[in-house]
Amino acid sequence: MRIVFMGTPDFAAASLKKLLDEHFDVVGVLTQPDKARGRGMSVSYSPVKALALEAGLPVFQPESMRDGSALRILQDLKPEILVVVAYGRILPDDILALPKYGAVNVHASLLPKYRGAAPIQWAVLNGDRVTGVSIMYLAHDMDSGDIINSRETEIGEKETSGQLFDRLMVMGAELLAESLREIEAGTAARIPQDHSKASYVSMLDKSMSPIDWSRPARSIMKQIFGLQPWPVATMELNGTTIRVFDADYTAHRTSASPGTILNADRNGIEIACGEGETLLLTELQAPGKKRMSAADYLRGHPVICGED
RNA sequence: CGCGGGGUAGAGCAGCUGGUAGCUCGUCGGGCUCAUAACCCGGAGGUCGUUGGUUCGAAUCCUUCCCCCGCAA
Repeated sequence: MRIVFMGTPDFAAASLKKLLDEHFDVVGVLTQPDKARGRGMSVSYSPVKALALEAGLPVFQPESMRDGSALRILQDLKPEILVVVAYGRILPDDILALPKYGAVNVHASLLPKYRGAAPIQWAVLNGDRVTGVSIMYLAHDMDSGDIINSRETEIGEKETSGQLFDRLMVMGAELLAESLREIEAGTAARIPQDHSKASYVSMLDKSMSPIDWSRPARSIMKQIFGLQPWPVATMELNGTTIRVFDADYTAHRTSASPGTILNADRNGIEIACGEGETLLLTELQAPGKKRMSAADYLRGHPVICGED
């Protein structure tokens, strides 16, 4: 089965790696064009491209999906199936219709829940205790295609989006390989989604960073862990914006107004939250500095209790 | 040459209108205490990221490079 792989970031590279390791017949790779990125704006290319080059696969980086160039590339590659993982572009119907077996996609949620751009982060942010990955066919509408396979996993109480991302990346790659084998064997399921239960999530942005201390402790915890590795929860302290990386629940109750600093010692910084709960912040990052324990931070930055 | 912040004792910071460096924690020794992450006394520990320069003299001014962090992508 001739496979053309389309993907860009690490999440996609994990799937491509799996297909190569399992000796699937990957005949070509499409990935986003190289861009200047990172400090210094040096030009670098995507993890998928790096892996494809290493494997000696032909790599294509069409600028547009709709000017016909991508379609021509695919016509030449003659794929029997398209595997699309976090490619970064919406594929037009003429491309989806090209391969005999259509196009399959790895999506990091239990569809139809969390269609869209940041399903992993939103599962954490919303405090879900279970999420998963789904392998589905691509359809005209985003993330609406028939499901081939899905697999669940529990979300740790203090698991960050980044950690969950790494786990789902592996799970997704494995389930993808299984699904492709089933497609080849003609045994693959094709279960339509219950569109009435669909939900959509947007990309994250920095406006979600500031912590609202009037919210319940667990809600804030989920914000702290769900917003890692980006954009990271923040708070104002000593007149600067501090990023918060780790915190713990406490058994304490308080009548202090939310945001009040109740204590600051080698254990961390305890702050009043909503509903009388408190949280102990244990790892922070000051502007221009690297992340450090709250205890380290306090050595050079006196924090006055009672302030908010 | 994308923009900005930072590199000073083991850790976190101050000093930076030039005159060989200080704070807190830790550490070592001693004391106090039923006891302590408490307290008291004493000590060790820094070629102030690197290169060159200005100067009688630089952590403090200018220059080269390296590394770290954030923004933007």
